Amino acid sequence: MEKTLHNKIYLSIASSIKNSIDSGFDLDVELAEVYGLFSTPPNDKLGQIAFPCFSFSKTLRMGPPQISAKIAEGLKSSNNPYIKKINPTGPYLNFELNISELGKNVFSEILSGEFFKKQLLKDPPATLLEYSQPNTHKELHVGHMRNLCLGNTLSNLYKYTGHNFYGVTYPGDVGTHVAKCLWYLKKFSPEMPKNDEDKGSWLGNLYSTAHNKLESERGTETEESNRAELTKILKEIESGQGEYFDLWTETRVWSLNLMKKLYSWAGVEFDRWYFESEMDSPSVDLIKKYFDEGKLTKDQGAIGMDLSEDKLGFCLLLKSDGNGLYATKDVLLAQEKFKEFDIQKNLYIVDVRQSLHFKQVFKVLEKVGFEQAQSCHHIDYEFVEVPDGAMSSRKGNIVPLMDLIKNMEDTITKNYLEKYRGDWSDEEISSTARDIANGAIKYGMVRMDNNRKIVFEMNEWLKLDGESGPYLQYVYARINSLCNKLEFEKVNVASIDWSALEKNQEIKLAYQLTRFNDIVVDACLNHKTPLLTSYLYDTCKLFNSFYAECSVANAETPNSKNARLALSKATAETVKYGLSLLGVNSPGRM
RNA sequence: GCAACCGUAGCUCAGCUGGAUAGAGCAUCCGCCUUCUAAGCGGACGGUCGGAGGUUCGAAUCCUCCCGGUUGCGCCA
Repeated sequence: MEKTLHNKIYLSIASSIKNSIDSGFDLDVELAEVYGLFSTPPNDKLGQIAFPCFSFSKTLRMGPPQISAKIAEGLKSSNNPYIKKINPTGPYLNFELNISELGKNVFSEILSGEFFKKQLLKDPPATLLEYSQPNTHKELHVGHMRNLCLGNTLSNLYKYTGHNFYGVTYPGDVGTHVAKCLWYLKKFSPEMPKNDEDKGSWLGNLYSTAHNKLESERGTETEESNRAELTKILKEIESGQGEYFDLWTETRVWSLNLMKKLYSWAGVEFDRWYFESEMDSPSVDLIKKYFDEGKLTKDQGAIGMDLSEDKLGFCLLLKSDGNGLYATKDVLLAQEKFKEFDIQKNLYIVDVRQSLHFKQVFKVLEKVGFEQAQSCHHIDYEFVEVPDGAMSSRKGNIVPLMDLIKNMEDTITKNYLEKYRGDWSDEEISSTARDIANGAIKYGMVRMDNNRKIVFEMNEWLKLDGESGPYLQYVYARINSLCNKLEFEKVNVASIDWSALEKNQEIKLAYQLTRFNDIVVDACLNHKTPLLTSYLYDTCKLFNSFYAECSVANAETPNSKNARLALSKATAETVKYGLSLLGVNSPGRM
């Protein structure tokens, strides 16, 4: 995927460097190559941008420090408006930026919003992302939240970077877990909650009870009849008639409503809901067809594909009883997606334990001749654990999603918002609590690298100081209040002399803001949300430092005051935009 | 047994497509609200980057081996 050269500062300085290289050396370099080399100096005394000269060393047969010095020499005549001072330091060329030019060209764009609408990629492929695959008739727990938050953020990143994008979900509404739940429901008729709203989580709880009940009866006389009953339930659901089918139809909706409630809380909307139940029998037919065509093999009564030459073992697709499996449905679903959507890329967010499964499915697709198999990719992530290991019904250590949300909102209200009671409306207090809880959870779920396991501890999550979503929201709220108080809307941005921004904190913050799009593109292309969260955190840290050191209201001159106010406003816009990519709102005050 | 991921400060993590003196948060300690929101700011303390080799002008980063942990590997999803 090719990036555009959207960063004005890099583009301008890269052009000057290229000119200097062209005239000073016998070397042919591409502008894009130069553009891509910029990095950051280790300390700000050297400047804001660094250009390393190592890569030219070999072909030029010259030491990097000599190259750096010579490029610097050639740059003197360039009169590049962005460059205030060039500091050749050993193998690096460091640049101090001219803040006036930054202000004129970049801050104005940030403040007008134009900055956030740039084309960042050349011809990005139309992409579909499947995420959030919870089971009906089971608990929604904090583990599902990680998938959802990751999926939501990546969705926003794909859209921001200009992809035609579709998000889909794939709930598991059939399978043994459903049968277990219905078995218990029918056999013991437990008391049902009165509100329809509560039935979803009640049902999930029931699954745990059912599961444990069945486990406890293993090895007893009833085991055989239980198994027969479960098989009967599954058959009825599949056949589309019978009392269990009716019960399934009724209860399934309770779970789906709970999911909808969660998605609404998260601000997530899907372009399509695929259900396992709709893939079930068609996928079996498809596999039978492949078998008839001689593409699959029969082994020990079961049908599948031998992938041992690809070191992927044997992919089982039809059990000896003729039923399909998880992989069976995925073989069909992948093709359905390409049929239904005009896409070039098909992505899945599923936890890392399914890595082999997806490798097998994609390989099977490839071998049956489905060419788009190479455009299917599994984005894996480590799952969420609790301190005593994986969450499981058996251990009874599942942390329900709604517990996290409720605890978070309550803690925030009690610790921070209660003091505004009376001053603010009750509605504002609760909506602010909701936004902040939302920010804390979403930020917490995507701030760590995908391949790092999260050990969930409620008390740790409820502490909201340091690097957290609310830290970022706080910066926005502060600036919002500042801009209201000092009437930012009356400032004529075009007339600001930005050179008034000369303190260290001001310059660092200003340069940081110009990097937003570079970070977002990298986060998207590499599926690395921590790049974005840590960028936003750094930005906010720089702002808080600036805020503590540089008074806006009492700036030395009216121009300096305006420049600082505009810098603050540009920070707020950047933070707000960044938070929105995480799916997080920025409350006006907190 | 085979495969994948993880091992960086007391704890939780950045940094990993090789590059300048390895960075944050939490915890601990010391400062800062009669001026823009203290959910904040400044400072101190804290590291043989799991171990050993190798490649390189240069390795936390790449390669090999070893140690420790997690996960997956045919009729669950």
